[in-house]
Amino acid sequence: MLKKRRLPPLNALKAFEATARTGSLSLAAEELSVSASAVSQQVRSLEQWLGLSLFDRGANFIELTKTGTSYLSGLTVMFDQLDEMTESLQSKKAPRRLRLSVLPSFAAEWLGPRVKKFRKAHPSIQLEILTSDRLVDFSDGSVDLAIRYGPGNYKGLTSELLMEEMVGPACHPDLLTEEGAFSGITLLRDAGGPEGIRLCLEEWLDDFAQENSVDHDSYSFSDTHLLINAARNGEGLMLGRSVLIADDVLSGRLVPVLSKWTKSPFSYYLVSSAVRELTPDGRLFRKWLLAEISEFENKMPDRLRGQE
Amino acid sequence: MLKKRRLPPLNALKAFEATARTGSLSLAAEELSVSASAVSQQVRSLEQWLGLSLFDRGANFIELTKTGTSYLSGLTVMFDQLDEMTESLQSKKAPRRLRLSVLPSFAAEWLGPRVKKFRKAHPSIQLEILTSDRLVDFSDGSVDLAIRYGPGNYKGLTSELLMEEMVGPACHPDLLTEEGAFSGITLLRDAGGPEGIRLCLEEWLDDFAQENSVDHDSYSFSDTHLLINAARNGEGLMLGRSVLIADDVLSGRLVPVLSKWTKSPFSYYLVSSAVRELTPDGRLFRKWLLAEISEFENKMPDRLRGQE
DNA sequence: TCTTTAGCATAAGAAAATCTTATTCAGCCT
DNA sequence: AGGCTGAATAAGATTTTCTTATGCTAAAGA
Repeated sequence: MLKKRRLPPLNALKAFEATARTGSLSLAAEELSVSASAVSQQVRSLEQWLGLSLFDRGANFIELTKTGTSYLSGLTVMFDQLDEMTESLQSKKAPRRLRLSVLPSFAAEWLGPRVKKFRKAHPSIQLEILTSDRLVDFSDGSVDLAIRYGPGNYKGLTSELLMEEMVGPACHPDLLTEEGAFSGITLLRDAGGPEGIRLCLEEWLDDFAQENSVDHDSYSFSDTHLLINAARNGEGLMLGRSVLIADDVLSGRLVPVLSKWTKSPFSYYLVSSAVRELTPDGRLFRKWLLAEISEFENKMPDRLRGQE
Repeated sequence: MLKKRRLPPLNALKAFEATARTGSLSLAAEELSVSASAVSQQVRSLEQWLGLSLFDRGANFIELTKTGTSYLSGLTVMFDQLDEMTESLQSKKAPRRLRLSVLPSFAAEWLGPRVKKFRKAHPSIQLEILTSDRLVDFSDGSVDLAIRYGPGNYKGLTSELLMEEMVGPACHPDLLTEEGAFSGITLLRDAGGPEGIRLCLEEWLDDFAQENSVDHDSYSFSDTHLLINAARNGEGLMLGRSVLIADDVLSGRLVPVLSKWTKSPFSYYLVSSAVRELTPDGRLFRKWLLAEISEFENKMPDRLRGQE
């Protein structure tokens, strides 16, 4: 071998190029979607590695030095080339599409807020989330994976338990001021979702109302998302489902009423076709999902936890 | 703005390029001086990001796919360009040289094993370590920094306390089998180092020998490194200095004899010229050194610690 | 002039990416 | 067979990178 290359830290280069091109740390930070501080540190580390000043610094602004300017011109070309190369590589291959079928409530309350991390980690996968109340047909291959809430007996399909769930009464903290006094409260009912599940769950709410002599003044919502929103706004007592409201409980927007939380007869399952094997991207998503769930369960509020 | 670039993970690219060029993970690993496993993971992550196979994998070897080959050719050119660009930037500037003057014992026992980390982090700094028993002259600018062991009164120089030190008897664990029985043991004496310091430290050893009626059979070593080596080999009882033997104590090669460890009247100082300001690289080294020392003191064995 | 705002630097701690170690496996060679 | 080599993978440690919080200065606006 002739001469070993000694390359500067590549991520610092990226930060420098963006900064130099835009002329400001904050713009570069936006472009790279990180904090300005991160960019500043990267640029500094590059200067330190090189032992050269790439920028002249004012209190309030930065300006390329001569050295910096000459470096920039080369780098911009280089990164453009790389982008082009990579893109042409990508364009030759079939686009990666991954279709998920998910219940609307789960999509809105749990998956939605988390899935952007997956998108960011795998930007070239075109992820489509289809919401539906009923289990879709896997036979035509229009869906790769589904997440379902139910008893788990899916015939002719591969299913894998994702999470169990606790259910029980929950409401806005303001409604809890007088301990145990639910006399004037409104019951928020879920009129949506699959029939069997809905009836079973609402039973709990009736039982609870009866045992605590709660007024039977009640609202019904056709959509679980609307129901949860109403509860968030303090409009009444809902049947909380631990998976859907955990984030609200953590941030204090909702409080689980202590008594009567029990394990739901239903759980979340990851479902896929038993005949067609999962695509590589499908496996990727599954892996990500399991990791995400494990993290979620770790920071789940204790009161919403099954007593393990 | 027209179109945002979407660049693959750059470090993964580096790993891929090296692997593809050398044709093997292990060679690439060597070139990049990381483990083969690390390279393997990086390459995989790139393939995953792209959604393409870059290599065909056998049990025992890997081989570029067509796609991989075409990517490689572009990347190699790119990295070569970058190397060239960077080098031409560097070549225009004065070479960075940093000269340290250090005591031979400290250089061998403490600084030597650690300084490679600094070299790796700042490969473009040409670090020269000069060992000498006496404090060098800073006036001619031939040395940027010195590390000294002494009472700290350096006239006309900037000095900064680095570490204090404990001294006391130490020896190989095998010599300690019979508790407190040092009757037949040999004293290992340090005949090297600056006069004043040596005499003062050896006093401790004499006191210890007297109080424990140790035989006065003794060896003298002209070099502290030889002395410590002799102690490591179980040839006798030495006057241990916490900074120099901490690593040996941690790994069990040497054991501090419990009694009589006291704070040395001497400490380690970082010394530099009072008139000439430190170069940027000098400051860099100082910062690294302080961090390294702080880490060192944290994992220092308790028995060698000053009772703080 | 005094206040407010925008942009950057820096420290400290949190989070994430990366690396190492240990283990397994498959082919190849003896 | 048994030993070797190169690679994949899991788990955990380490290092890098990022965020948040804070301080500072210059310029803009009242």
